Amino acid sequence: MTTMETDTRARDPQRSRAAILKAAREEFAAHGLAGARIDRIATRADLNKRLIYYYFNSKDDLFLSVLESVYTEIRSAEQRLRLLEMDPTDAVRRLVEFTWHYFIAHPEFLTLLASANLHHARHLERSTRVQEMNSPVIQTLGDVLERGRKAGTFRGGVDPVQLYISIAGLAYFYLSNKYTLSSIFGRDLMSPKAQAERLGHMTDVILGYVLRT
Amino acid sequence: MTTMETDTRARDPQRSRAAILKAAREEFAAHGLAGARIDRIATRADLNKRLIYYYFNSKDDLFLSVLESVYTEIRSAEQRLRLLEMDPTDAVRRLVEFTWHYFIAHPEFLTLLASANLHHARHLERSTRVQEMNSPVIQTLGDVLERGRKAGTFRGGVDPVQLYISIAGLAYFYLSNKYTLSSIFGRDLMSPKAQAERLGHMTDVILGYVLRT
Amino acid sequence: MTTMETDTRARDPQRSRAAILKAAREEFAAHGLAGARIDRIATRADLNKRLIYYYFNSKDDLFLSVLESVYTEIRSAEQRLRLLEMDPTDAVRRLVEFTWHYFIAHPEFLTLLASANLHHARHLERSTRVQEMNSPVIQTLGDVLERGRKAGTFRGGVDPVQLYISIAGLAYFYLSNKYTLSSIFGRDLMSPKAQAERLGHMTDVILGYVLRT
Amino acid sequence: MTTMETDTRARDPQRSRAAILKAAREEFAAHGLAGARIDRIATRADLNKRLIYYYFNSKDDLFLSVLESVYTEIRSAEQRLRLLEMDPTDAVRRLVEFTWHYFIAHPEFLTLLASANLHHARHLERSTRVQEMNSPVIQTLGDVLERGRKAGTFRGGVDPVQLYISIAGLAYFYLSNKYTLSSIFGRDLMSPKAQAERLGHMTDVILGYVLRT
DNA sequence: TATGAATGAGCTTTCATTCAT
DNA sequence: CATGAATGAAAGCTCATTCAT
Repeated sequence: MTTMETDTRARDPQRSRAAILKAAREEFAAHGLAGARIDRIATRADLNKRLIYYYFNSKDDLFLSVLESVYTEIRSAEQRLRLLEMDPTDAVRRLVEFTWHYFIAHPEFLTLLASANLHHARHLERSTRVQEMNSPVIQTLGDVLERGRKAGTFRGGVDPVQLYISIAGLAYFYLSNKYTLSSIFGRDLMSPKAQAERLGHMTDVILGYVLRT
Repeated sequence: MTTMETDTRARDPQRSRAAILKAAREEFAAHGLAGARIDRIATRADLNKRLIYYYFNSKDDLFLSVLESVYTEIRSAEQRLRLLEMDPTDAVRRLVEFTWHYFIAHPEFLTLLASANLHHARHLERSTRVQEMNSPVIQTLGDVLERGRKAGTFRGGVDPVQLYISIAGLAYFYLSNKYTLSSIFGRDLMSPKAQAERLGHMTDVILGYVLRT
Repeated sequence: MTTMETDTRARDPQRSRAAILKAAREEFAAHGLAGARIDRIATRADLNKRLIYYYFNSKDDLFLSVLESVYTEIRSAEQRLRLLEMDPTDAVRRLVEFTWHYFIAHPEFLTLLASANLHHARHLERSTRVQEMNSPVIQTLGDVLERGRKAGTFRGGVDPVQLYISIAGLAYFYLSNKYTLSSIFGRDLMSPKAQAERLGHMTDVILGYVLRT
Repeated sequence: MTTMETDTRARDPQRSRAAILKAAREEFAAHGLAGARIDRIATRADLNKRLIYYYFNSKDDLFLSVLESVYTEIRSAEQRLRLLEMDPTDAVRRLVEFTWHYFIAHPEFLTLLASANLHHARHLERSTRVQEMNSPVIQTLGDVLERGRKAGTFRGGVDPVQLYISIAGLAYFYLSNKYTLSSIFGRDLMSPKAQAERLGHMTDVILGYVLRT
């Protein structure tokens, strides 16, 4: 009779862990590591504060777990791009578009990255998981560049790491500093039109660089 | 005989204010707004903690003052570039190099910018000073682009704001995320060689975009 | 064996709350709202300071809770008087005596009342509990006065609110200003003889007023 | 040419002292001793904070000076009443009215009195001035009561100190607790009508007591 | 697994007071 | 007489964390 959930509030470890992680991601993204509050995370997750320590040990460890989950997600999204099956020019354009849209859809990623770097990535250093993920996208991008070069459409000597960082940088600076930039330039940088223009500009810049003239 | 400083430990308001501002800039840059400690700022400035409130009223107001001072500095450095007197291509190259070297020489600027944006630039909104500085570099850059276009060396239709953001973004992402990037790519991004390569790459990307093919 | 308090130092929320409330009453009574110290309240209650905020949120809220508890007590004492069952003259005399002895036994009440009024009763305004208690003693006193008038012993037209305030006022001024009054008149106002004389005087004044001549 | 006030902001010690005293009276009356702020007193007086210490030595001493000035004023007002020249019944009525109106016109007196007593009148104990003023009104009131008794209109055995305290108490409790009383009784105690009623009631109570029946 | 109660250390801010001129 | 600059002590309050069940 009493078997199975007697309580609507489930004793479901998986779910509790996930709820904490989700709440923590939002909280860290919104306030940074130092500004985040364990209390607010517990409230957001609708769980007791003590559970956070039960599952994640400390605020710092929780932060690391959030970083790992966020990296795992972006890496897996990158791998779904299937750049290897595309024409090189299309593949580069696709990567620019993906980066742009991913950053817009996942604004937490940007602030979490900033937080991680503010702390000199000391959290990541402790993580084996993140190191292992080691961005296979770089290899993929290298392959795309090589194919383009062989086909005569791309210039040679392009370092895929540099290019990858540049693509991200063009999107990242615009989006992560949109508040100060809007304030200084007196422009709404996030209107649909402005977004389209930025993506167009980014594509022009990157293709202007890789394409042989 | 009684002329001039009789005591090095000043009853010198100018100096006290400046000492606090300098210490605060370092502290906010190193720890973010939430992570910064008023006590440490006082210690760094070698002044009584109470004096910080005497001069700056609150932690938030102090943070705003730091932002203002930081913006004032970069704007005045930009104005010393004299881009208007240069050949367009040289001017663009000069701006890329300046941005790169300025960010390296002033790493606080990067983290302070991130902090300001984490707080949705609510500090800057309150500042009339920053709004007024409104980046005259944009006008200058617009002028350079126009001169290049007229001379037939630059492509047309380039938005100086987009270009300015792109130049900054190429440097910013690399430098402000150097810890996570180094960790992920397993490369030292700050070796002299790596630095030179990055600047070369940035210049290629930007010139590859603006130069007519 | 394991039943009942295993530890005197309680993990007993009821007790903790009550201990804080008691200590706070003493502290606020002795020093006023501004002069009261949260630290001293914690020490008096032999509890961690943080717990005060855990249960009462802020110094102001704690003060309100103290006021509420103090009002609840005096109202419940008033209701135990059973004035309705007494001869009108005895009832009035009883109320005068009760007021006098209650103020002497609960000197905190007087200073807390003064503090509440110094702050323009802004705390009470936020309290629904106090408003509701609305002094049923007034209705009782009105009934007593009416019975006395009908019996021909009391004068008519006496407002029970005015009378209630007068009875309290005769005791309150004497007791709450006993220090300055003693200093100015050079008399010990709190000797047993002085106390008896004051109560006699008060009774004479009030009965001299209500009794028909 | 340069003799006499060269500066509009007068170096006028008398005036400065008086300005501080006035500002302090308001501040202490509004916030109590602990709640009063030296800074606000300086601002109210439009003078430098340091001057307060120059003239009054400390916050406590300033509070004492305020008490002394307040007592001096009420004593001198009492002496202008000329009760000795009046018919006894008129004199008592006059004293009731005076007390009522004085308390209404000088609300600071009430809160300052409460503050002084909260601190167990330790300030007054140090004051020789206040002791000396020793309320000559008591002697006057004794004389009035004696004349009434001899004329057959007043009852005998009335202690002038008790009566004086009672008169003050009837007014004081009503006025100094008007905020809590209004809140509890849901009545505006300070409307012109309510004021007139209270004075009528007070006069009835006091005369009902002293007049022979 | 889950939770309410409890805590020590430390945070920003305030305050009366003093220094130096 | 008058003032701006400076300070030590402490205040209210917060925070990550642990205890006890």
